[in-house]
Order: sequence, then structure tokens, then C-alpha cells
Amino acid sequence: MLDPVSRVRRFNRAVTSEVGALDTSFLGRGRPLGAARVLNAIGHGRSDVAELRDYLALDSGLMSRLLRSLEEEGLVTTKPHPDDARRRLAKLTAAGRREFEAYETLSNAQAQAMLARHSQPEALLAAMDMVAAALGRNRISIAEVDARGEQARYCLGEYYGELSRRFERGFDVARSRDPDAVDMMAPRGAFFIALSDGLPLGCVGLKGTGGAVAEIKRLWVAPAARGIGLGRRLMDAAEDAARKLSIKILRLDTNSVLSEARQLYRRTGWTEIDRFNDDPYPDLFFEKRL
Amino acid sequence: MLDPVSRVRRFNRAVTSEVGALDTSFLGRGRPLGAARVLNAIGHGRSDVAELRDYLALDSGLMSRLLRSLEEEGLVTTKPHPDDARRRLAKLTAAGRREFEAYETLSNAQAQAMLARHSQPEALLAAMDMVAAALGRNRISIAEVDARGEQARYCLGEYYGELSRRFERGFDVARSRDPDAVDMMAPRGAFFIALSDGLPLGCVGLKGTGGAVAEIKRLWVAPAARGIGLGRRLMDAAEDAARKLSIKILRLDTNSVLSEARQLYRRTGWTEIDRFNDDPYPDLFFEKRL
DNA sequence: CATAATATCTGACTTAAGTCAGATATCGAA
DNA sequence: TTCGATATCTGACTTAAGTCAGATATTATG
Repeated sequence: MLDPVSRVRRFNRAVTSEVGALDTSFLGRGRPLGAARVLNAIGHGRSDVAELRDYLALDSGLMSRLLRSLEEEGLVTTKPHPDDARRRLAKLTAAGRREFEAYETLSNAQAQAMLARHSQPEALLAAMDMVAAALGRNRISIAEVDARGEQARYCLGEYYGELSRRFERGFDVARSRDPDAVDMMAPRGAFFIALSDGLPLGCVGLKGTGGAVAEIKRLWVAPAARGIGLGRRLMDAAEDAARKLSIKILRLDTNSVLSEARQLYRRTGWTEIDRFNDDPYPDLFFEKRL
Repeated sequence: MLDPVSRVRRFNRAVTSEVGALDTSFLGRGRPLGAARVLNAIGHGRSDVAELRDYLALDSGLMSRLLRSLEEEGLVTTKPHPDDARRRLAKLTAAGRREFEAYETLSNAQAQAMLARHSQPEALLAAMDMVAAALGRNRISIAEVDARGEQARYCLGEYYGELSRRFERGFDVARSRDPDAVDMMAPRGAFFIALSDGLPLGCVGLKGTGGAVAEIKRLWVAPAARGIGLGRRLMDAAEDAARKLSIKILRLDTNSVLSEARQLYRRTGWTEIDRFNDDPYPDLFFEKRL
């Protein structure tokens, strides 16, 4: 009915005409938008003035004046950076923190209200995640994390959940060769996640043995983040890490049901090889020489 | 990992920080945002100055000045409304139309580029449709249309497509008792669609016989618009139309696979009755006395 | 230590946007 | 025809936001 371009533009209209309404918490507390944005950015943990300026895309003069006005209001204090006295650090005062919390409360209440109006909030949230991931794709960072940490465990949980949905006979971690977390940590291996504004959207593990051969394990990309090249970025990170560990041969196993993964491997220099383990779930095996 | 409220707020951040980037076509042609918005609103068919002011939420003084500046640029002409010389009508000049088309081209190109960067544009579009529907829910209108028209046919096509996906043995219109379009038009019946900023999001047919009994047919709500109460609004429209046609008893058939529909009927005063036709697809039958 | 580079700040601007009180013209109804 | 209501316009403001050229202080580098 509507062509794709019209649908994107319809989305833009909906969002921009509601955008005031999307998060009006920045208004309504008798403070210009600029100052409110700075206060909130500081409240969210950004203290370095240069970082604030960069994040909010403000001119240095303007930034400086906004900080002064917040200082005059008694909401913020600044002091030189201990390592470099040219740089300045901003911090909320007690009053500033109260004001920040007031903004947070407003903003949370608005988000809550929008969800409450919907009778299928999970579907709506999934759609929002997807749009947010697509719009913020160049702000998704790949980070090496502890494979036993909270974020890694969350990703693995989602990964297992997806396998049990997609495999015809389900998936039971206990029956699979679950790699030891220590094999996916320095100095033998590594574990990476893709992080978008606080939400983990993907992961991959590099399972080392200490020798020249290592395995890629647990490659997962959140449904909301498919189609924006995250799988590739995660694999690149794992390969780079493998090279740094002097690993010469990478292997992986997968299941033909996971067609996106197979396509990715085929396109990025992996070659199919014979089965190299007796794990019951995989039916495809790949190798890549670095 | 992130709670629902945080996910909504993450979406808000993604959208608001990209919102300049969402549609920057309003900038970049050496004209202040306000004037560009007025030019575009006129280009999209709004000519009445009061309507423009209302749509763009501008003060009358500001509106007046923006129109003057566009007139000075030679992009717009205004003239008194033929029926009421107090009101004024704005119109694009040839140069204004060219300028408007340039904005349109930019905007389309941006939408196109955003889609091109995504390798699963259909999923992204579906997510955008869902978010747009949820944000613009109070701007969705129910309209009576010709059951043979383009919009009705689009909705019916989507409806049949969904049935064939959800019914275990598929769905073949030819095998079903497809109601004649004329039975779903005045004076015997009616056909309604839900329209959101140009995109049809749902439909329902009232199939009359000329007597006191009529049937509800083809209730469909687009996946992107589920959870915002559209089914109910469509049914209300059909019931109102039935009352106006002096219909006393409404009937409908459905399939138990369509659980959302069944829930809706149960909650809105319908009672289950015995099978009243030999259509192979339905297995549930409802009645409502008006 | 001299000098260039860096981070922030200040002062002097411009522009966009918005507000508000009237002015002007026209319309609708008594 | 008169008068209140309505639609738009004009003039006189305010505020927010952004720009830009230096000033100042500090750090890095040869």
C-alpha cells in the first residue's frame, strides 16, 4: 500500500511530531533545554567537560556558559582534572542530584505511561529495540568482557533460548559441549559483546586451548539487531583477538538451521570442513586460516 | 537485561539524538527551520493559514512573518479565502513548488539511504510501522470506504495472507464463503478501514441482507497495530452502522486459532452460538443482539 | 627552556524563535 | 446598521542558541 520510503517517512513524522511528547521531561522544570541536557548528561555519569561537549555537540563557549549557569544555580561544581589541570570535571551537588532525580522520575513515568497504554508491550518494545539499534548502529561498540560477567551471561541466556526455539528438537545446554568460561578469557581466549547504549545486542566467544588452534563459540546477534552487520563486527573482533594470541587456525561448528550464520561464514573466508567433534547439535563445520 | 522503561528511554534517546539526522531535509537549503516547515506544509496541501498555524503549532504573529518571508523569497503567494475574506489561503508559486520538490527529493533519498544500510529492511519497516502506530494511536481514524476500493482490497489481501499463515492447512478464498462486496456497502452493509497517516491498519465489513440480521466479516488488524485497541474501534464502528441500518442481530464466525479476536468478542458482549453455516474454515460462531 | 598544542573561558556578536499587546479588516447576528 | 467575534497582521519586545575571535592556563615535545 505504502512504498518503503513512504513508510520510513511516516515513521519520521510520527516520531518527530511526537518527539516533544516522547520525552518532555527535559522541559517543564523552568530551565532551558540546553542547561537541562547538560545537567542530565552529568547525572548519567559524564563528568569530563570535553566529553560532555562532544556528546551534546556543543560549542566550547556555549558549554562553558551552560556550566556557569548550572553552577550559579548551585546544581553543579567543577574542578580541574587531577591528571591534567587544563581539563575540568563537572559534578552534581546534592541539590543538582535532586534535580537530576526529578528529571529521571518524570522521564520514567512517561515511558511507563506509554507502555501502559499498549496491551502488547513486549512486541512494542521489540520494535523499539530494533529501530533504536538501526538508528544507533554506528554507536554500537564491541567490548571485551569477562565471560562469567552479567552481560555475558545475559547474552548466553538469550542465545540458548533462541537455539531451543529454532532447533526442531530443542536445545539442552547440558547435552552440548559447553565451553568453560576460562577458555574464553585471557590468556587463552576472549569474549566479546556488542553494546548499544547499555543494551547488549550480541556476543561471540573465542575459545583457546593455549595452542595454535582455537574455536569460535556462541556467536549470537539479538533479533532486534539483525541486518546491521553486527555478526561481522563481532567475528572481526574475535579474529583480531585470535591473531594477537598467535592463533593460526580457527574452527567453528554450527547448525544448518542457523542460515544467517552460515551465510556470514561463507562470505568471510571460512571453508567447510569435516566434523571435528561429536556434539549432537551442530551439522556444519568450518575452518579459517589466519 | 534492561527493564521495559529503560528500553523505552533508550529508544527515545536513539530517536531524539538521531532526530536531526532522521530527516535533515528541512535544513541544508539555507532557510530557517520554521520557514522550511511552512513551505513543506503548504506543499503537502495545507493552504488555509489557520490550519497551517494549528498544524505547526505556531503563534499567529510568527506564522504571519514566516509567510511574509516566503512571499519575499517568491516561493508563496497568499490571497483571501473566497468565502471569507478574513481568512487567507497560501499557495506555492512555480519556484516554491520546485523548492518543495527539492525538499521531498532530499527526504526520500534519506529514507532510501537508511533502508539501504539495512540488510533486512522488511523487518525494520515492520518495526517502524509498529512504533509509528503506537505513537500516533490517537491520530488513527476509522473511515467508511468502498469495499471494492484500493484500500479495502489491500486490507483484504493482508487478511487472507494472514489466514493462510495461521491456519494449519492454509486458507483458500475460493473455498470460503467470500461475501459479495455489494453486501458490504450501503444500503445493505458497510466497510470500514482504520487509517493512520495514509497507511491502512485494519478493516471490518458489515454484511447486510436487507433484513434484521447481519454478519460481521473480515475483521483484520495489521500486526504493526495490535495492542492499541483498533479491533475494538473497528467493531464499534460496524455496530454503530448496524444500528443505523436498523439491524437487530449481528452474527459472525471465526476460528479458534485467532485467539485475539475471540477474546475481543468475549469481552464486548458477544455470546457463542451454534454453527450457522457450512463454511469449512470457522469453528466458532458468535451472536450479539443490538 | 622555548614553543606548539590543548582545554577552557570570556566578550561581542548574530540568528531563530517565540510572546504579547494592540491595529486592521471582515463576518455574522441581533 | 451596529457590535461583538474572528482572522490576520505589525511593532516591540525577550530568550535561547549558536558563532567566532581571541585570552588564559596548562601540558607535551623537541
